[in-house]
Amino acid sequence: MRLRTGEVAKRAGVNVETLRFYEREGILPEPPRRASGYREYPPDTVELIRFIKRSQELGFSLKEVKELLSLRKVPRRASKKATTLVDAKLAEIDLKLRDLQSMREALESLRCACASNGSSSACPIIESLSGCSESEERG
Amino acid sequence: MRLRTGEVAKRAGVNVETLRFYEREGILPEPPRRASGYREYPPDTVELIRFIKRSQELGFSLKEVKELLSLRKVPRRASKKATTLVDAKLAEIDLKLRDLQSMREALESLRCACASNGSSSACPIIESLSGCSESEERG
DNA sequence: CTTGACTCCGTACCTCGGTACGGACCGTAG
DNA sequence: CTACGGTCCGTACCGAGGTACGGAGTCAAG
Repeated sequence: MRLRTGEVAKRAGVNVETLRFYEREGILPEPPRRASGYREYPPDTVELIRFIKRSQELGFSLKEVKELLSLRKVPRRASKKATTLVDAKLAEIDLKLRDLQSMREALESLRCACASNGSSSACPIIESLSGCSESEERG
Repeated sequence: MRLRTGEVAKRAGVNVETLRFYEREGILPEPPRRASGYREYPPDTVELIRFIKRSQELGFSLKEVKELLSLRKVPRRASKKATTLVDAKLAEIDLKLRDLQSMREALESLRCACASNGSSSACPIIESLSGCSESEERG
């Protein structure tokens, strides 16, 4: 049961043009076509697109998403290169996790401050993410 | 000890023009000026900018960063509105944390697969983020 | 066998988040 | 006082990530 562009787009919550755009960019693989030229997507394309969208919300660029996706198809009993790339992505994710966690705590403590604090002035939010550890040089 | 644009930019690792851009956009407050017109930033501006940059890496837009920053100055014994906004941001962050965590696990399991698995075909990475829970309608 | 919705493709356009440019002014070391 | 680098401002431009347009072909229902 294969899907046409409109159906995929609707299910994944994106614009039809976005599918074409991703295809051009090499993020979505080119799907098979009917004789008429119509694309016929396998249904799991929907999950794929959702993955891409979520990854973007987590601060990954399309280029990075491509890298993440490339990890799917590493030859089992894979090269050291693949494992190294996985490790790099894991490190990136861990950094994000730490930053988010610390932002979360700051926000939480702010919530308490609202209820109980009368006159403090330090700002936990900014302190939460102002450190220098890694993450420099990644624009 | 106040800093000039170049110094702030260097310490925060951004372009001088970016400071002006943030000021125009209302993300950085307008700093005091000398008689000559030169800006004189308080030193903690550097932390502020680092906060902005990190937040962006976590997938927040400048508009969202502005909201986060607005939370700093909620009147202590704050309005319910402020607390509600904090709660909304906390929910957003929690969603990101869950997604990241699940991406992390997928990647981790992939790493193991590299070493031990010979012929599987399911893809944990995409599965990790393809659910529909919330996060729809946030583009 | 027409009608209306869907799809094709190429190209143009849009927003966001900056970056660069250029001409004038400031500040300080020599 | 003169250099030379930093800063001012307005405006123009740029790359990423889409989004829209328009003309032609497709397909299913009536």
